[in-house]
Amino acid sequence: MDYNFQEIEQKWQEFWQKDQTFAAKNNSAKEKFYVLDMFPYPSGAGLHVGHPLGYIASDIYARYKRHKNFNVLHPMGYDSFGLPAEQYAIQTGQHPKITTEENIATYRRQLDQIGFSFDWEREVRTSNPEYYKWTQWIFLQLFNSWYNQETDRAESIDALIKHFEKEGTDTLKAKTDSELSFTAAEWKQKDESQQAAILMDYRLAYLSDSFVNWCPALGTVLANDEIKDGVSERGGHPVERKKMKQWSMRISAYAERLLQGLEKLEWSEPIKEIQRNWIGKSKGASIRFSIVEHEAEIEVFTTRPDTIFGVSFMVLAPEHELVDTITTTEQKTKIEAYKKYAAARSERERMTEVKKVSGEFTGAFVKHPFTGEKLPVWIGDYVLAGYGTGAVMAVPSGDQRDWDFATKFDLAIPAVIEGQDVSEGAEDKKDGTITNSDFLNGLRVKEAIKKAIHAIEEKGIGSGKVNYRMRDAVFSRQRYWGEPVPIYFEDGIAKAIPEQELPLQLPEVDKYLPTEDGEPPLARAKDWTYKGNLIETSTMPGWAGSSWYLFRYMDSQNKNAFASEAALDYWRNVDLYFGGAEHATGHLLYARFWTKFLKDREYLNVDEPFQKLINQGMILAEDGQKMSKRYGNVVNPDDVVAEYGADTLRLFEMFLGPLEQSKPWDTSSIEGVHRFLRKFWRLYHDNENKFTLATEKASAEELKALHKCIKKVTEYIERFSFNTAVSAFMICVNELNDLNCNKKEILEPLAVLVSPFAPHLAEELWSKLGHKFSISQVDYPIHEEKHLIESAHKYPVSFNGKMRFMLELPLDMSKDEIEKTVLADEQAQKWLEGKTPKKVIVVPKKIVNVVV
RNA sequence: GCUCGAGUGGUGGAAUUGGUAGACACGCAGGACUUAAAAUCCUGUGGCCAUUGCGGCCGUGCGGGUUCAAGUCCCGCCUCGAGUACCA
Repeated sequence: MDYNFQEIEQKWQEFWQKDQTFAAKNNSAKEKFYVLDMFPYPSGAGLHVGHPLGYIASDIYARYKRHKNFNVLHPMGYDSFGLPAEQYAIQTGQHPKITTEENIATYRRQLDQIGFSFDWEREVRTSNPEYYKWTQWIFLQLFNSWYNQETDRAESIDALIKHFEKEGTDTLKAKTDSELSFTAAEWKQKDESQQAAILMDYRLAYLSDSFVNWCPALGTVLANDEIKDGVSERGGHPVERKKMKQWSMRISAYAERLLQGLEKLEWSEPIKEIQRNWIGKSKGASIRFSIVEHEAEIEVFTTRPDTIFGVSFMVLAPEHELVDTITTTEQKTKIEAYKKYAAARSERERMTEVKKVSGEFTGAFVKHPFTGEKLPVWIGDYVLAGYGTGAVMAVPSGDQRDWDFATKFDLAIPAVIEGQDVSEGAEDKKDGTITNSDFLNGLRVKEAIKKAIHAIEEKGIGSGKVNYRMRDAVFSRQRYWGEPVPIYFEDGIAKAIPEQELPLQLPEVDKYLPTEDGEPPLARAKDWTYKGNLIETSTMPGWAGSSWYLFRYMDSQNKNAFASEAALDYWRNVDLYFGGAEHATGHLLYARFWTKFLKDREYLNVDEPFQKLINQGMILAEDGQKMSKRYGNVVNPDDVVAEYGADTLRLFEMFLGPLEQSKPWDTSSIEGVHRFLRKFWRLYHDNENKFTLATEKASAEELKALHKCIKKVTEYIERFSFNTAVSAFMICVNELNDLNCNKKEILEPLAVLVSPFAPHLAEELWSKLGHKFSISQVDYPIHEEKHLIESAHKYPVSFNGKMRFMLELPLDMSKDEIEKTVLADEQAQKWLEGKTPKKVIVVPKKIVNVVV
C-alpha cells in the first residue's frame, strides 16, 4: 500500500506521547490560549462517531493556535461520577469505581487512536478523591458564605455574624429565604441552635425544607434541569413533588448577574436566549391584599399593576400556606377534596391537561386596596406554588387563564382598557388607554404602570419589584456514586468538616441501595461519623464536579489549592469551549454561578468561565435517527480508524457539513476523503512510492494554487468552517496534481497547512522532508497577496440580469473602456438586437450587466 | 401557544458585505488500463426542450415587493427541526 496510515499513525501517536509534544507550560512568554471540550461521562458503551466531532474541531483549532505561536492549554478528563455506573453496581454488586475505571480505559484507548493533541498530564477525574477534595472545599466556601445585596457579592458568613452582633438585621440587605428582623441584643440572646437556624437562611449552600422533585424509581431528588417533560432526564421515570429537607444552592442570588453576564459572552444567540428564559426576569409590582376578617395578607406579584382595577378575584395555589387559615367552615370539605385532587395529579397530567380548568372557592374575601370591593379568594392548580408568591390577582380581561377560570366559575370580567373585547376571551393589550380605573383613567399602559406602582407604594401595600423565574438549585442526591457532602450534625446543627480533613472519602457500603428506612446508601456505611457525630448521607449532584473543572486543569496536581494563584492568573478562563447545546440550562449555568462565586470570594480574577462557546451538532445515524444501541445503528470510530485511519476520520467528520449543524453519517462518502489523502500522499511520492521532491523554483501557477489555499484555509479555521477548509485542500491538491507539481517550495508549507487536520500524515511528510522535530510548533504559512494578483478577470456579462457569456478583460481597464469593449463584442451584438442599451453597470473585478 | 434555527441537484453540502447558483465530495453513466477484478485515471452529470452547428427556457419551500442585479434584503404564508411551556 502506498499510503500506509496504520504504520504512520501508530508511529506518531507513540512519538507524541514519549516526546510530551502537547504538554502546556504554566509559565511562558507566549500568549496563552485555552481550548476546552466538555469532558465526557465515561459510559459503558464507549465512543461512537458522534462524540469525537467536537473533539476533532477543538483539536484542529488547538493545533492551529500552536502553529500561530500560542501557548495552548488543551486538556481532557472525565466526569466520572454518575448514575449509570451506580445502576450497574446495584444490579451486579460491582463497585462503581471499577466499572468507571474500565470505561475510562476504553475511552482513553479510543481517544488516543484519533490523534488528539491533549495534554494528558493534566487529566482530571471528578470521582478521584484528590479532585473531589476541592469540590468539597468549594462546597464549604459556599456553606460559609452569604450574599450581600448591598455590595452585590458573596461574603464570608463571619461578616454576617459580626453584622448581627453589631446591629442585628438593621441596614442588612441580604439574599435570604426569610425576612427576619431582630436587634443585636436579641441575636446575642439566642442559643447556638437558634443562631444556626437563622444563619442557614443566608448561606449560599443551605439546608431547607422545600418542595423538591422526587423520583421514586431512582430513589433521589432531581434538579429542575434534570427533568424533561415531567419525567427524569435519565431513564424517563416519573417525578413527584415532595416536601423534604435538602441541600440547595442559592443560585437565585446571582440571577441578575448571570443575566447581565451573557452580554459579554460570545455564545450563540439561541443558547443565550435559553439561559435568559431560564432566568426569566420580569418587572412588575408586588402587592399585598388584606383578607377580610383576618390578620393575614395575600401577597401577589404582577407584571401589570396598571390593570389593578380589572381584578375581580384572587387565586392561590392549592399548596399556599394561607389556604387552611382562611377557608371557611362551609367550604372546608370542598377545599380539602380539591387539595387532595391537586396533589394526586402528577406533574405530567398537569402538563398534558393544561386546558382543564379546575378550582374551588375558599369562602374568604380580600379587600380591593383602591375600591374597597370584596373579592372572592379561590384556589386553583393553574397557579403554581413555586413561582412568585404562589398567588395571583386575577385580571380575567387581560389574562387568558384568568378568563378561562372566571368563565368556568361565573366570575366578573371587568374591562379596563379602551376597546377591549372580552366576550370571546381575554385581550392582552400591551399598549392602550386605561379606562374604568379611577385615577389611572386616560393614561397609556406604560404611564399607568408607573402611576399604579407609585400609588401602591404610597399606600404602603407593596412596591415595584423584579421577579426571576429561576429557583435555587437542589443540591442533594440520595445516591452513592457522588461526592460526599462534608457536613456533620452535632446536636442537630449542621457543621462543616474542617478543610484539613478533606477529602471526605466515599465510604464502602454493602449494597448501593437505600436502607430499609429509606435513608440514602451512605447510611449503610459503618461508622459514617465525624467525632462521634453523624455525617450527611446525601451526595452531590453530577454538576458539582463539572462546575469548576476548567480551573483544575490549569494546575491539576496541586495539593495545596484547587489551582495555584499563578496558574489561575496566567490561564484565566477558557477562550474557546466546545460542547453540546443540551447543557444550556444545567452545566453552563452552574459553572457560571460557581465562577462568579469564586471571584466574589477572591479565589479567581475572572467572572465568566467560558468566553466563546461553540455548540457542535449531532451526528445522526445513516437512517436519520439518533445513533443508539437501541436502534442498532451505531458506528464505532474504532472500525473507521482501522479501515481508513484517524486522519481520514478527522477530515471526514469535518467534511460532513457545518460543525454546528446536525447531519447524518454517510459511510459511502468517506471514500472520497480517504482518496483525497492518498492523492495528497502521492504528491510527495513517485510511482514507486519513493519520497521525491524537486528543488527547482515553483511556477506562478503553483504558487497561486498554494497561496489561494493558505488564504482560504486560514480564514475558514478562524470562522470554524472546517467543512469548507477540507474542500479548499481538495481543490489545491487537484490543482497541484494537474500541474504535476512535486516541488519542495510548494509541498513543504502545504504539509504544515494540513497538519491541524491530518496531523499524522503531516508529521510523516515533515520528517521525510528532513526535519528532526515535530511539525506541531512550526509557524503556520501566511499567504502572500502577490501570488494571487491577476492581470485579467473573466467577466460574466449579463443582459437584464441574465448571464449570457464570459469575457476576459484586463484588470487595469477603466469602466468606460470595459463598457465599450463589452458592447463591441460580437456576442453582445446578438443580445442587443440592434437596440441601444439603456444602462450598463460595470462592477470592476465582479460583473458587467447590460440593461436593454 | 411563544422563542430561536433551517428549507438549494439523486445525496452531504458550497456561494462572508446583494454581483457567474450548484464549489468540493458522494452516487450515477460512459471510457482508458486489465484475461478479469480491485486500484487508478479521463469525460459527462440541476430539470425540460433542441442536440445537425449553435443553443433556448425554467430553476435556491410558496406568493408578492425593492433593485441594473436577490439563495442573500423587505412583507405575507407553508413545512421541518430545536428549546420552552399554565411564569401571573
